[in-house]
Amino acid sequence: MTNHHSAKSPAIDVIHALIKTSHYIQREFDAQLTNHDMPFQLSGPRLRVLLAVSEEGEIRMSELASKLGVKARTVTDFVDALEKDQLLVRLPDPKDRRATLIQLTEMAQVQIQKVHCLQEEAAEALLTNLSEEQRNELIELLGNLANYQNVPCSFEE
Amino acid sequence: MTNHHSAKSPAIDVIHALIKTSHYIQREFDAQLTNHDMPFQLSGPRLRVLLAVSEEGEIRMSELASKLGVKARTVTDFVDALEKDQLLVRLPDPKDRRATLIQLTEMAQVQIQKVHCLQEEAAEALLTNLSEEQRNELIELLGNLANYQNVPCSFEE
DNA sequence: TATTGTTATACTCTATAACTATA
DNA sequence: TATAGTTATAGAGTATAACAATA
Repeated sequence: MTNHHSAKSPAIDVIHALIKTSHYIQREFDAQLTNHDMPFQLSGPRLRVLLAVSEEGEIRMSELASKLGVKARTVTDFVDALEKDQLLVRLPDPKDRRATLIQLTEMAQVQIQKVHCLQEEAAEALLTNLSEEQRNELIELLGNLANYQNVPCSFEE
Repeated sequence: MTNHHSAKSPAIDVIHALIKTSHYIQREFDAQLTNHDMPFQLSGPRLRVLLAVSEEGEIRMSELASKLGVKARTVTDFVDALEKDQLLVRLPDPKDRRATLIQLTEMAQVQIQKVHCLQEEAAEALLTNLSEEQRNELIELLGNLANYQNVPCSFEE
C-alpha cells in the first residue's frame, strides 16, 4: 500500500477517525430517513427496536431489553409509542402470564423494507470511493479491532 | 474468493460494521470515563464542548454552537452546567456587548488532560489486535470514505 | 422469594419560539 | 432590521426505584 500515512498512527487517532466517520454516516442515514416520505419518523432507536423484533419474529419484552442493551423500563416506552403508531402489537405469552410478547404488524414490515432500501442506496453513495477490495479490507480490520460480538447493532447516536 | 471475506461485501454491511464498531468503542470510552475516579461526570457531549473551547482558547457562544453543530439554545445549557461545575467561565466580549466569550478554567484543562490519558489507554486496549500497518490502513480507508465532498449526495428515489 | 412489566420520577441532549439588549 | 444570548417549553432516549401480578 501507499505509505504516506505510516509515519505515526497513535491508537487514539485511529479511534477518533473511526468515531468521526461513524458520526458522519449516521447523520447521513438520519437525514435519509427523516427527509424521505416515510409515514412515520423512524428514528435510529425506534428502528433498532423494530429490527430486533423482526429478527426474532416474536419476542418477550424482557428479552428485547437485553437484546437492545437497555432497561426494561425503556422498552415499555418504546413499545407504547410503536404500538400507538400501529407498528407492533402486544400479545399475552401463553406460557407465562406475567410476560408479554411483541410482534410486528404488516405495516412495520413494509416500513422496514423501505428503510432497508434507502439505507442500501445511502451506503452505496457513501462508499463510492472504495473498491470492492477496500471494502473487504475495511470489514476485516473492523472485525479484528476487538471482541464486540455481544454488542447489539444500532443506528443511532 | 480465497478468503472468507472476499465473496461479497455489500455497502450496507460495511456501514453496519462501522457503526457497530463505533458504538462499541463509545460505550468502552464512556465506561472508562464514568468508572474512573473523575471528579466530574464528563459525558461525551460535555467533553466535546470543553474540547471545542480548548481548541480555540476563547470562543463566542454563537461560534461554539456552529462549531459543535448544535443550536445556540443548546450551548446555553451546556455552558450553564459547565460553569456551575467551574469548568469554564463566561466573559463579556469587549468588542461586542451582546456577545459572551467562553474560556476554560485551570481545572477544566487538568480534567481534559486526564481524560486524554484515559482515552489513550482505552484506545490502545481496543487496538491490540492491529499492527501499526493495519492501523494506518484503517485510517486511510476511513479517510477515503469520509471524503464526502466528492460524494454526490442525491438520495432521491 | 424472584421475575415481568408498569407507574412514577428524573436526568441529559436536543429543538423551536418568543423575548432582551445591543448593533 | 438583524444578531447574541436567554427564558420558556417540549420531546426523545435513557435510568432507578417502588409496586402489582404471577411464577
